[in-house]
Amino acid sequence: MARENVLELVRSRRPELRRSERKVADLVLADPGRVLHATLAEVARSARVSQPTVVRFCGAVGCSGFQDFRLRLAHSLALGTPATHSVLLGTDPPEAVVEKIFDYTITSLDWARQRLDRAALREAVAILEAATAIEFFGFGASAVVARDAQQKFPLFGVPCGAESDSHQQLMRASMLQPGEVAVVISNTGRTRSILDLAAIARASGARVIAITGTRSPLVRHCDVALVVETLDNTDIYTPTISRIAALVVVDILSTAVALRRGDEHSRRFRAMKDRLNGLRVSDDG
Amino acid sequence: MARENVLELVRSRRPELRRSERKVADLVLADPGRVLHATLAEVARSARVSQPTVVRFCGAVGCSGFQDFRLRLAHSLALGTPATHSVLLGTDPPEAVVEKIFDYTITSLDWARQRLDRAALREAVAILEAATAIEFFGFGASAVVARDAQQKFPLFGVPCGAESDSHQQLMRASMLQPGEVAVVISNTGRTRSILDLAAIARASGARVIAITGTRSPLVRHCDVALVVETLDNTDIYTPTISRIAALVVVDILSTAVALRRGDEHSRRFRAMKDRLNGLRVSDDG
DNA sequence: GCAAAGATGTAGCATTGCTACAGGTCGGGG
DNA sequence: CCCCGACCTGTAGCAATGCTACATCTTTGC
Repeated sequence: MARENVLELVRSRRPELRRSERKVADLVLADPGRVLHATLAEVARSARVSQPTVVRFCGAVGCSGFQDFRLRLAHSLALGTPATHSVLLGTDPPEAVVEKIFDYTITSLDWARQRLDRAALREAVAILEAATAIEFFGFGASAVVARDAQQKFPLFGVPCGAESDSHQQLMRASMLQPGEVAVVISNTGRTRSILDLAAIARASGARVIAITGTRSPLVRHCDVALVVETLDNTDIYTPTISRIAALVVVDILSTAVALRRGDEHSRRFRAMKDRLNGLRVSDDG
Repeated sequence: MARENVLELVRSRRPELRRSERKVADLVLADPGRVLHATLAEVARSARVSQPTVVRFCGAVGCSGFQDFRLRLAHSLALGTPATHSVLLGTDPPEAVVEKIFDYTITSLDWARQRLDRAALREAVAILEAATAIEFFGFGASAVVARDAQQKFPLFGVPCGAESDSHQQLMRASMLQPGEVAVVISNTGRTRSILDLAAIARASGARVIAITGTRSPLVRHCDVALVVETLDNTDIYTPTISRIAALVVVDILSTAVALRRGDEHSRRFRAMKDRLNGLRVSDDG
């Protein structure tokens, strides 16, 4: 994997490194920014090892040399430093929380980007494009995503629904017809009710698309599964990145569908946006 | 600005560059990835200029040398290439939409991160920490953010509300009391109803926090304004990044507040998560 | 305790990025 | 029209960097 986050790689490979290489790994993990702007000689000196050891370390984490390693490190650092913020401390001031959560969110989005199945997405777009109506299902945080997706009906171009009441959901799923599409959103993909809804929707003749975080039981009840992987995290306080990644996937789906709807659709869309602007004050209020 | 996106910089500085330096700029903009993995000599050859010209180009865009330029380029590329995706084309296949929207989202988040006012955030956290109840207000896409924030009440640790009906909103705003907090979410900050709600909430004695995209009329009705700037964009089909940035800010607020609530709160939170797991199937279903 | 395998450091080399300087180009004034 | 100065641009050379072959030291298994 060429695009793998090299900082994560260093962390995971650390145990299987040789002793002196581990010194380099520790230095990198402790202060990646310093390593980034240092030369090979400086890194070797700081880690109290020889230069070739540093080079070997680079090779051990899948880089072709020190230069390559530095480039990848710059890449990873730009996306944030997941290694350092995975643990949010009670003593962290709000400023630290800002950095850590932004870092974490951006890194996770990059992670999801790399793992998103393009073929599945292409299929999902085709199904949505042919849909006569779309219903979004989700509970908890995923309900928010479903609501957001429903609000994008101007882009999808067909009636969209997102019931939040579980009885209404059951009714909607049961009444779906061939030609209509159910989009089932669940990060875990193991919530009982959501599995039921997917099965019912499918039995009703609708196509079913899943947006989920893992290759879970849910995918078995679906025509297409969009697996949106995010960074594993055990820290209870770390916000659920999954919903943000799911929102981005919804953005992608709606935009891709809209792009294929052509000029007439685009014209109406523009008119809608203009009317929406009428709800706003021009200057002060 | 040391952390400014160097690709954007190259694009904006291009006109004031000398002729041969412009050749380098064009090469960088045309294929940044290639430049990233090339040596100084290769870049010079590809751009049909001499090596010192490339070095001078690097200086002209604010880098201390070729090495530094390459590192910054890696940084920018990691965040995506905003220059190329700003225009989504009707002919784009879904794969291209994926890349462009991920790029755009990540770049925008980085943008927001750099501009977020840490002092204001610190103030907002202090206000929320002292709150006896929190009500979130928002319309349209911001309503989704409000709903999401409300769902984070276990983190905030006090009763949270997010009415979606505008009459109910008006009632809630009117009935707020000193000690309670209203969080008003509006990307434009110009929606009439939201301005009214902010004014009413304040008149009722509540503290008012705004989450908005620009320094707008809304900030005048608030105690603290969290301005979450995102990349300007005129393309009607480009998804509204603002709500994602707002969600991240909500994550930050809720996490920062939760971190200050201490062990007892943390224990109850954990118990809640465990019960939630009971709603899930263990293996297949 | 010895030998083999492995890990780490030393020394030297090719390449890289950088800079002082020279040649060339363009524009304005005599 | 020609000359002079300012300003680009390229050539040549240098210091330093990253890399590799080899030697030394450490560890491990018998």
